Amino acid sequence: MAAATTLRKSDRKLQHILWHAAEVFAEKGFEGASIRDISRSSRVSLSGLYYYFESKQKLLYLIQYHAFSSILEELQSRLAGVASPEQRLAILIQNHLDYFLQHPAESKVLSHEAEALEEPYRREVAAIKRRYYQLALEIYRELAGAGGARSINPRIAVLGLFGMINWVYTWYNPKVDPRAKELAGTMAQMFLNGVMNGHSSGAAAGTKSAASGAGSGKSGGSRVHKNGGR
Amino acid sequence: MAAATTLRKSDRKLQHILWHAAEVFAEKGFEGASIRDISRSSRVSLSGLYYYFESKQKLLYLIQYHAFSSILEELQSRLAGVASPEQRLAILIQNHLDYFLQHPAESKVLSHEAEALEEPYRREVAAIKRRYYQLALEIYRELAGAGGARSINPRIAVLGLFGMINWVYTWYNPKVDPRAKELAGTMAQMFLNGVMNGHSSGAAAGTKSAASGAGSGKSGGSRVHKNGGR
DNA sequence: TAAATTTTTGAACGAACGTTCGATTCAAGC
DNA sequence: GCTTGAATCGAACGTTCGTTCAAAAATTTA
Repeated sequence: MAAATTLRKSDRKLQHILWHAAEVFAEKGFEGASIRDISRSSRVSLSGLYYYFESKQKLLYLIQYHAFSSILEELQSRLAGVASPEQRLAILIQNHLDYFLQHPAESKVLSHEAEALEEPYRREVAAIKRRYYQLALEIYRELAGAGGARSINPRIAVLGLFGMINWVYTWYNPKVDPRAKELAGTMAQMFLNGVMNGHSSGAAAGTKSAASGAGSGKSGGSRVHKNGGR
Repeated sequence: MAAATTLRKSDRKLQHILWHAAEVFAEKGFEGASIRDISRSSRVSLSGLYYYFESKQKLLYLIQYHAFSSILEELQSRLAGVASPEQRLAILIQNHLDYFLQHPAESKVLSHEAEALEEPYRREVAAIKRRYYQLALEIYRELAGAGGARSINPRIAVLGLFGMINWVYTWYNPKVDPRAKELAGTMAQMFLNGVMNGHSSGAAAGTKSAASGAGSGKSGGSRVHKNGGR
């Protein structure tokens, strides 16, 4: 618990910048936010920022890539050993919403600024997104194959589910809305009942709560671009 | 059919500009799009545009207001005379998706640029949005009261439904995805079955297709700001 | 302490932004 | 043909944008 968790000082500062940048992008939108806004928010001088990333686009990429990787990584860890398709889908929903409510700014940047990312970076994030979508589709097909779901277009079912989840950032209000666990339970119930022939409706609400934290155990990784090189 | 449909030449040109502006905003985002982009796309000179609207914000407002009014107006017309909550909800979904797939640019601007609108205009659009939400909530409560829905938080049910629908603009591909009618049928089926105790599952898929066009019969309305206002 | 390396900065670059304005063209009414 | 108002435009305004760079400060290595 000592060697793997070491972060260089510059790595920690990059994280610091990424966090503030996500907040600013979430509040003003990627195009509406200026590097000067991020400089003000993070208390790093304007030119100083460019020591840690090479362009505004790369900054957006780093935020999106990190967020998506965290979600997918944590999901795969939570899915390990669970066989029931109902439970696997419930876990996917729970995991997604856990991250969204724990990292609202990063999540909003992920959902709302997907098109703002330009081409060398865009395909990289799109690739992770595709893996995530394929995983969901797989689970849905197990669900449909095993229990026998209603004759619903799987693509629409899965993308409808993602819509339900991803839209949360536009309306979620911690003062009136339930915590992640209950919210995920409700959505899982809605989706599973909506999509399946009614026979086992108990699996949706109660998820065995496998590792509620969404911490990422990545080591190394972020590197200063000046000398890190291609 | 003659007097009410007359549009002044300047009104038609404003519509022309609004259409191109919606296309540009949809493609590049509100902040990412420049007035010069709209000038290029609409073939109206840069300064010429300001004869028809007074600011970029007002332009965004006009697009959003017009789109939302069309949806709500058409919905109320389609709902007239329909009593069954299931059918009313199916009509809402159908109507929303009809508009979204027939006016993709305006829809995207409506869904994606809600936060880009600033304060005098923002509350006006928010007011229509609230009416729309309340109408959906009303229908949902009729549904829950009458047939007896599962114990699902109504707010989350309705906002989840809106998420499913509003997210469509991020993935819809006319080459592989079904037309509005079938898409709406699938989503209505998912939502109704997901939310209700399974007893009448027939009402979801088949909507009686009441007036498929989403044309607005508004007259007058848009006015050149130079001499029209206070 | 001196040299080498990493980190931070102020000042500036050209480009693009939203908006304005005076002047010009156009279309009716007399 | 002249007048009047609506419609259109080129050129420019002041600001802000993302990014760069040489130099200074801070830190590490020898």
